[in-house]
Amino acid sequence: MPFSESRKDQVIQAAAELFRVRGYAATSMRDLATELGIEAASLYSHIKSKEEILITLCFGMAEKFMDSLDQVEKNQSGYAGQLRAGILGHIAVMAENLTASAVFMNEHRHLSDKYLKDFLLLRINYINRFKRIIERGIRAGEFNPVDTKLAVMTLFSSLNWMPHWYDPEGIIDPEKLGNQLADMLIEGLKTK
Amino acid sequence: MPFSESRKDQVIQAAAELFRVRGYAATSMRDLATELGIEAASLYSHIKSKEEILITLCFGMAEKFMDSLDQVEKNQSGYAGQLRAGILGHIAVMAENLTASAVFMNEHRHLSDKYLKDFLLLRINYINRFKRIIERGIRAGEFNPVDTKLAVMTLFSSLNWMPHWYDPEGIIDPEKLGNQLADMLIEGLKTK
DNA sequence: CCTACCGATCGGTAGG
DNA sequence: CCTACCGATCGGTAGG
Repeated sequence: MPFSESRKDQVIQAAAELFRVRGYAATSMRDLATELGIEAASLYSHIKSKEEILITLCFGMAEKFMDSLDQVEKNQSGYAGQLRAGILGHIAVMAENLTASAVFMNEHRHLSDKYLKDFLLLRINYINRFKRIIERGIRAGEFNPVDTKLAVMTLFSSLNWMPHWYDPEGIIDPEKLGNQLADMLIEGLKTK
Repeated sequence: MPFSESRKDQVIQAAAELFRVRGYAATSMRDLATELGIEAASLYSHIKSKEEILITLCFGMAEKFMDSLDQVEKNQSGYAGQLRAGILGHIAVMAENLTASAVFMNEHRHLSDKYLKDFLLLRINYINRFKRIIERGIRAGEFNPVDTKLAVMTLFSSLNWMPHWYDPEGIIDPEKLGNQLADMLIEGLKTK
């Protein structure tokens, strides 16, 4: 049945917005219900638990980020080119899912141990794929021999903080932003 | 009386650690009491409320960051030099107060409206002082004409994410880290 | 999607 | 710093 899950999606979207603004722990199921104009108990005909919403949001975003990087590694050659495309892809995914991205980054720690372990594994894998691009770029003489851990952490710090200040109503579009950010970060790496 | 506040400081330090790991909302006064080996009700002979702890931590760190930047603006000349010294100062304050810094950055949104407003004002002032250094550097021809908002946001993204990954037991010391970070960020700004 | 409700836990107070 | 306790709120269930 088409659109049969749309009410569940609405619940998850409204929850994402509240989780982003107030945080997961400070958002009650009654807050969420009020937002949707129903009673708290009624939420449970759409979702199994509060945590199920968080799981859906965190792992859903993880998948989008992974898919983006898959495309980059398949299509892009040259390490500076791969790094730039990776940055653009990451920003594009975030810009299309600003609210869910903020939850992905700031609220994943509220996952129970079982899910948190898997989540952190996915995240470290993703980061390591970027780190490897930089390492290979250094070995190929395309980048300066910087501290790769520091470089990749600086990269993700810049990327991940974006939901805190990026204004979707603003003039700057995600691709232009991505290129400017890539310029700033890659120019510091490139050999002259 | 010297050290007369040390028990209160212990309470605040233990709270900072819990707030950092679990978040403010997910940390109960009973968690905090257990950590200190006392009953929850006993906490209230040292502090007035849970929020008082958060206020102390957030505004205490704000003051340290401001003091650091005051020193920089007084002693340092040249915009690249001011920017580098500002970055080093910010990192030094963070490295000396890693736990409180994490709370400062991630938990301030749980302040009640009254305090949150003041806090956000302090923060925007601090950021704008860095932005002005970059703007002046551009006008003086010392930096490339980048988007200053983007530049300053990238800068603070990198700085503020540090408590998430910086390992105080690791080999890399704060000053070396600060200089590397400053290199990466300032080289992308400087005119060649 | 609602009414009615549960046991658990929350921040905090009274009084010592 | 403790015992004893408060009213409010939490995530979630039963049954319709």
